[in-house]
Amino acid sequence: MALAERTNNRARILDAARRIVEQRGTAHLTIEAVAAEAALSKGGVIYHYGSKRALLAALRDAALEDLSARYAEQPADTSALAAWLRAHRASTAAPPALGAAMLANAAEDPEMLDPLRRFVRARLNDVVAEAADPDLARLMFLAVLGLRFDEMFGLVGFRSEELNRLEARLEAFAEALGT
Amino acid sequence: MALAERTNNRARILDAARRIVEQRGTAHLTIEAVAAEAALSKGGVIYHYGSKRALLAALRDAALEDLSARYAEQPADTSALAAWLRAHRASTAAPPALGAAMLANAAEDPEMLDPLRRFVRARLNDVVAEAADPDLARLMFLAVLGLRFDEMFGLVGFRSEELNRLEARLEAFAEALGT
DNA sequence: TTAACTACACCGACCGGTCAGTACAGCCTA
DNA sequence: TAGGCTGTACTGACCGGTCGGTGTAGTTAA
Repeated sequence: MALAERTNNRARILDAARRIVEQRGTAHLTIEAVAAEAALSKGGVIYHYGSKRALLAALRDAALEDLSARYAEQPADTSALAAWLRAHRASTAAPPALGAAMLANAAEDPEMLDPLRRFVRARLNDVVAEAADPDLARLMFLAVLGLRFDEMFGLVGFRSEELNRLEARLEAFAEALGT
Repeated sequence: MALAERTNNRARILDAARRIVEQRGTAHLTIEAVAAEAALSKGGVIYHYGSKRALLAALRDAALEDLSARYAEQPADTSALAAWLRAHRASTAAPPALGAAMLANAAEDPEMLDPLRRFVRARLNDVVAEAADPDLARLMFLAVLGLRFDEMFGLVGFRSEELNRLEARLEAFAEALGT
């Protein structure tokens, strides 16, 4: 194997782990399964990440960085609430199944969510800071969160037409909240 | 052991399982741990519930029935949105830690959530049906859901003062939505 | 006596992590 | 420039431990 390919194995492992979580669920995310999916051995996975917990943390960080990047790349005149909504819509590296898996894992290892907590709190601060009606802003922020969670666990399972309407409504609130 | 005590063992097992989930997390919810907590043997637990999956389902059903009862016991003139909000606030048999644990388990066994899905959809229908502005009603419904999820995973972690304000605001929306 | 219930030993599967060893590229030195 | 050395990137066998579930014998209340 050429050096370039070998050096990419760290990323390959992360991709493999993502694929397994999305397609088969958290319980199937074993080190051996990741190794098989990334076409190397169990030892190879451990060599790169040290432990399963560290692998999960890397998975989390990648998803969070993607979400963070989507948030940051919104035009400067976008309101924080609209950016928060659009970041969720645009983030592909943090798909619902992965989010659900991270949350599931966090039920047993709560501090795993600390980076997410920091991110969410920072975004809420952004939203509240620019709102004339802070509590209404909080409720809309929570509605976006609710939408995301609903998507993760398929509770209501809105049709895309309903979803579009709700998102448009949230955008309208985002515009009105500043004044 | 007297019959009365023995016959109650089914309920005792469920209580024990709840205690373990709330205090130690899902990963510690093993059949042996439940047996120890309920002061009987592993065989006894299996005798009563047949499998761990069935035990989890029973746990889910008890929590859902409690939530459903809280919803139903709201005064007849309560709006559906207010009832939805108050049911969550009042439900003690479905505490955040248990909810998080059920969700975590559902990441691996999605159909486990089917009864919850049915309940949530029915409640959303109630809320939408009596609203003059259905999409706003949906957003508020989602905000309540977001609040609940936030509580489960401790993301924002609102202070009780903030929480009270947000809930009061939701109640106000509930009253206004009908007209 | 029978049916409900319980205790306990045990099985098989699985899983995270360890570890000795392999392959190979690049570097230094005599 | 050949030979030795080192660091990186693995491999795969293995271990310790856990857990769900089974089989069975015993106990007790009705």
